[in-house]
This record gives sequence, C-alpha cells and structure tokens, in this order.
Amino acid sequence: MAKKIQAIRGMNDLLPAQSPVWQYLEGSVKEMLAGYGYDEIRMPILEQTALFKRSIGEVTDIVEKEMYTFEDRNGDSLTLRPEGTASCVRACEEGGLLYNQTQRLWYTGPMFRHERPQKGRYRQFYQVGVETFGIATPDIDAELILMTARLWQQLGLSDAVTLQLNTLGSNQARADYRDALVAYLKEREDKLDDDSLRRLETNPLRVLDSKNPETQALLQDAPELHDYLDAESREEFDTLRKILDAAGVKYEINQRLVRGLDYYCKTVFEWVTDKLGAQGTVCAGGRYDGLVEQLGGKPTPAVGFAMGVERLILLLETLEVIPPEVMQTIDLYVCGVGAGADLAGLLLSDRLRSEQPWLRIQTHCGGGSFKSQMKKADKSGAVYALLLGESEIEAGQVTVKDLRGGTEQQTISQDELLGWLTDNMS
RNA sequence: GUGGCCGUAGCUCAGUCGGUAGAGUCCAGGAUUGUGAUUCCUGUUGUCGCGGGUUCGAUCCCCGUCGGCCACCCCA
Repeated sequence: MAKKIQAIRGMNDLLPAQSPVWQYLEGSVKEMLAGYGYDEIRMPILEQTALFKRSIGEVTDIVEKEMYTFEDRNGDSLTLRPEGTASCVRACEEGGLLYNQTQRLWYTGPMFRHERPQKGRYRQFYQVGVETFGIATPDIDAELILMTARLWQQLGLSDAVTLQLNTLGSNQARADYRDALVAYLKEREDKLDDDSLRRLETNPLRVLDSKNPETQALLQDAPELHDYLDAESREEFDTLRKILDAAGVKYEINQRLVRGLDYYCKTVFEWVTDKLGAQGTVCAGGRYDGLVEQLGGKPTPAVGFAMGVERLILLLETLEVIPPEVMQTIDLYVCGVGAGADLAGLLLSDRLRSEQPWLRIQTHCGGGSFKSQMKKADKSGAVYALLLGESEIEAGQVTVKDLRGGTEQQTISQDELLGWLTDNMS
C-alpha cells in the first residue's frame, strides 16, 4: 500500500456529519445580513504580500511570523490572506466602490495563519467579515454591534457571550497615548517580563492586557488611555453607548482592550465567551478610519468586524443549542425489494420530486436485504420510509412507514401518496 | 516559536513488568427468505503513527520525526 498523504497541519476537512451545522450558521448569518441590507463581496484568497504588510502593520506577529508567503512563478511575493479587511479595502478601491459612496459589505471564506493549532485556532480558519465604508458617525458602529447582538439572540448564544467595548481615540490620540505609555514603561523596564519587553518594542498597547500579575500591578499607575482621548472620540463613544443603552445591549467598558492590528482607532469591541478555553474571542472589530488612505485611497471612514466561524460552531455545540431539525437532512427514504424494485423506486422518487420539489428524498440504491435497507432508512434520519415490494409495485401502491412516531404503517396507492404527504408533512 | 500530555481496528479504548494483539461500536449475513431504532448468533477489519537505536527478539525501553490535544504567545 502506498503511503497515505495527510492534510496539512491545522487545516481541517469539514466532514459531512458536520456540514449541516456550518450551513445552519452560515444560513443564519446570511439571512441576517440580507435583513440589514448588506451586500456580499468576494475577494481572492491570494494577494500581494505588500498589501498585508502595509495594512496590518510591519511589526505585528501576523506579518512577522504567521503569514503563508511565497514567490510565484514570476518571482512576485504573494501571501495567503491572514484576514479579510485589507483585501476588502483593496477590492473596493479597485472596483471604484468608495468614490463618494457608502458601502455595507460582507464576505466569508478561509483565512490563513501559521500558528500552532489549538482549540478554536487553526491554520486555515473561516471568518465572516462585515465592513462598512464612508460613514463617520457612531450610529453605524452601533448598527454593527446591534446586528451581532441580534445574531447571538437568534442562535441562542446570548447568555454565553459578553461585549467588551472601548475607544482608542483618533489616530493622533492613540499615538500620543502610545508614546506616554512607552515612556512610563521604559522607566520600569527592569520590572517587566520578557513578553512585555517584546511588546514594548512591537505593539506597546498590548502590554495592557498582559496576563502577568506583576505587570498588571505595574500598570496600576500607568497613564490612562481615556486621559488622552480627543473630544470628538469621546463624544462619539458617548453616543455609541447611549444607543446601546437604549437598545438594551449590555457591555463592559474595558480600557485595556486595544486589539492587535495597527489600523484600529476609535471604537473597538470584542464578543468573548468563557466556554471555549483560551480562544474566547468569537467576534471582534472596530473602526479603521485611516486604512483606506493608507492603502492609497481617499480618506474614508470605515468600521467592521469579523466572526470566527469555527469558534461559533464550537460554542453552538458546547451549549447544545443547535435545533434538532438542522441535523435532519432527509424527509423520505425509498426502499425497494424484489423484481422491478429499482426501477419502481427511482420512478416514484422522480415523480415526487417533480410534483413536490421541497421534499428531500433519498432513493435506496445498491440492493441488499430488506433489513439492511430499513437500517439505512433509519440511519438516514428520514421521517418516513416508502416501501416498494412486489405486491405494491404490481398494484401501483406504496407502503408508508413512520420511522419516528408510533403511527401504524399503511399501504396506499401511489396516486394518493402526494396528498397524504402534504397532509402529514407540512 | 515555547511547554505539558498523547498516537493500538473506520470510531471509542483496553493490553503486553520486551515473546508481533483484544473489547465495544460500526459494517455484512442470519434467527425473522418483506420491516429499522431493543435482543441473540456468525463473520470481516490492524505494516500497534513513521524512522533509527538497544536486544536473540520492540507495539512495549531509548532517541528523532510527524501528527493530535491543551496551555503560553498571538488572534476570529
């Protein structure tokens, strides 16, 4: 036997047993987005490496050590997208969607980061990204948050997630604060752990959410972000909070919430859960007013967020809130035994499909004993088995057997079957 | 990238203080030659992750490697 080739580490197959759950989640999300008037956009999963370096930030972990970057046959440096926002901005700019317009967009698909896999974290993982462009006021920030809150409600996740909220201020305010924080920490460099020292160089704001107790103690007297906020950001944050309060969305102000990517400013938020171990962020985003300009476009305000599909699915499974009907993918299973059964089964299914296209019918193929066909009917999850034996075929009848309830099976004519099904299945 | 635990049948796992393996489940057939989910019987399934070392002999001990899980880091 030849040696088996296995999937790349951290890149998982989605097996058929799982896909109904994915379809359920994706379906719910798409329906909600349509209800808010958001349009789908699709981008390639490969981009020029420079796009991510310029947007995410040269010295972030993502760019420094997590990107799948390689040279193509022309010698160009290409990268599998580690996130969607940069591609989306690029595509919008290229497609002329940002010229004096507002856009509300969404996309979904795989992202790639070369990290060590663990629960809720994979090298190929799926996000649903939502981005809005051209709206500077915090009402749109609120809309995005309200939208996610509604989604959790619909999916039954509301009790398991909490909203963390913060504002980073304008890009200027953020930069000023950053300098102040760095100055403060530099004076106390000897008391910082290795991780924090590294962050001091790469992404100083991240020192704020260090898990090290000594570092946290040190931060007690550190400059506060809110003291550096510009008046505009402060007002907008207040407005956002008022809207959330009025809509009854609970949140926790977390001054230490700074987000990892360089392009964020003003509003940042994260939906987190304590049900998934270390990877508890299930949805996160914020405002990135400077990014479009940074990528060569006209200054354009923008806010967006991304949801981690695998994490949401893990959460749905952990909480056992997946509606049972989601897993039921077949309504009828057609069994046939004896002479002419194969033909009769296919023809009966065919007729049902023509007249009642909403029915999900699996026709037994491949022969086998009646017993094994019944087993397969049961395993398929179908509600009814339609049985075709020699006597039924001869008489133009079919036996309908209830696989789930206690109803007695009955043999009726195939002509009556349609009426019977509409009476009993809708 | 760092650390801990773990790789035995398709799946869940037992086991051998070193003498090349077993249970449940699943699948197929039968008891019931046309009735599943409960019962009973019969049967199939393995380079014991891969490579090397020690040994007369390694699934077991040692080293390496690949993979999985969890945590750190980072992030959705």
